[in-house]
Amino acid sequence: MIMQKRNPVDILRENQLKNTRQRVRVLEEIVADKAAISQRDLEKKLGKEIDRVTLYRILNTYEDKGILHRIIDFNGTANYAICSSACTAHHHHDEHLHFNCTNCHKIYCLETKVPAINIPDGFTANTISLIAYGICDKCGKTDKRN
Amino acid sequence: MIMQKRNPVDILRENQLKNTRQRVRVLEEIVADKAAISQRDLEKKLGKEIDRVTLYRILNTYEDKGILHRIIDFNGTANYAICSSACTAHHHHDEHLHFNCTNCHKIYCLETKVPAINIPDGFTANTISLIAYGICDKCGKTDKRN
DNA sequence: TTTTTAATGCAATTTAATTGCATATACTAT
DNA sequence: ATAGTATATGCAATTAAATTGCATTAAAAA
Repeated sequence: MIMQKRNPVDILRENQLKNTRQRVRVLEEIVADKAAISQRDLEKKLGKEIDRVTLYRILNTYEDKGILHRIIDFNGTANYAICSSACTAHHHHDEHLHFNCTNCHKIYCLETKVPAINIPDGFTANTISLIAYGICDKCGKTDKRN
Repeated sequence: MIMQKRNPVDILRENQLKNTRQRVRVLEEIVADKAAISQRDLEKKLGKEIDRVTLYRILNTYEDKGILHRIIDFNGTANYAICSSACTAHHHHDEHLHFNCTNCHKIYCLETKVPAINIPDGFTANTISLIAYGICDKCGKTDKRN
């Protein structure tokens, strides 16, 4: 299993993707943010530097390659976070708890593992998604800004 | 706590909603289907009888009133299922396992309860969503139709 | 019935996502 | 280095989804 470095350029090379300014910027933003981020928010940050369509395509490519994983939030919006080094293109080992703050809308990847779930006979589960909705530590600190 | 009957007309009356042909039809469809159903699929079924916009509004109303609960599937699409009788407008007691079949795309409400989850200090969880993705019992029976 | 209140359907608008294609850029081999 | 090849990007146009305003219609209350 290939270990992915946290360095954007290395990540791109390991995945046979061309090292472009736009791709590096996207990875930088996502790594910088400790939470998962949506296409929309990325566009707000990078819209001056990267075309809207290119951003869509970069995110899709990263997801296909297993570089990012996608978390769907409360509203059905896709949010992207960097995968752990154990992720591959074909199976994401990202089965940890996600926390979606209903105040600031950030999604956090938390350490808590998804517990074993009892699946009824006849059903075969491949992936389990566990998301908690509520107020994050930042927003909980009395003041409601952000 | 008000017990909701499974009868569409009763449900509407209990929620101070006018008894219209369109609202009854939507409830009928959702009760008939044992799985959760998306706006899109409802539109396919009811598009001849109910205007697209009306359908949006009915679903929103039902969700606000706690008559339906919304489950977001793998693709970020909202799916609607009838709430258990314990649901109220302000808190949905729908914290059971959902199963999203990646073959037929149906979402099933399963009996399995969401287990207790350890939430880190500073975070306050109000709702927990637990969704398993995989192959449902119907699709698992060798033939891949549906 | 009549009156009041609310829901519906249609048209128009706004917003989001996708596609095709010419141009520009990164990597490979010379 | 440079030229050639493969691919990514940006723009324009299109397609699709969701929302809003408003006139009409229908349901419930008086």
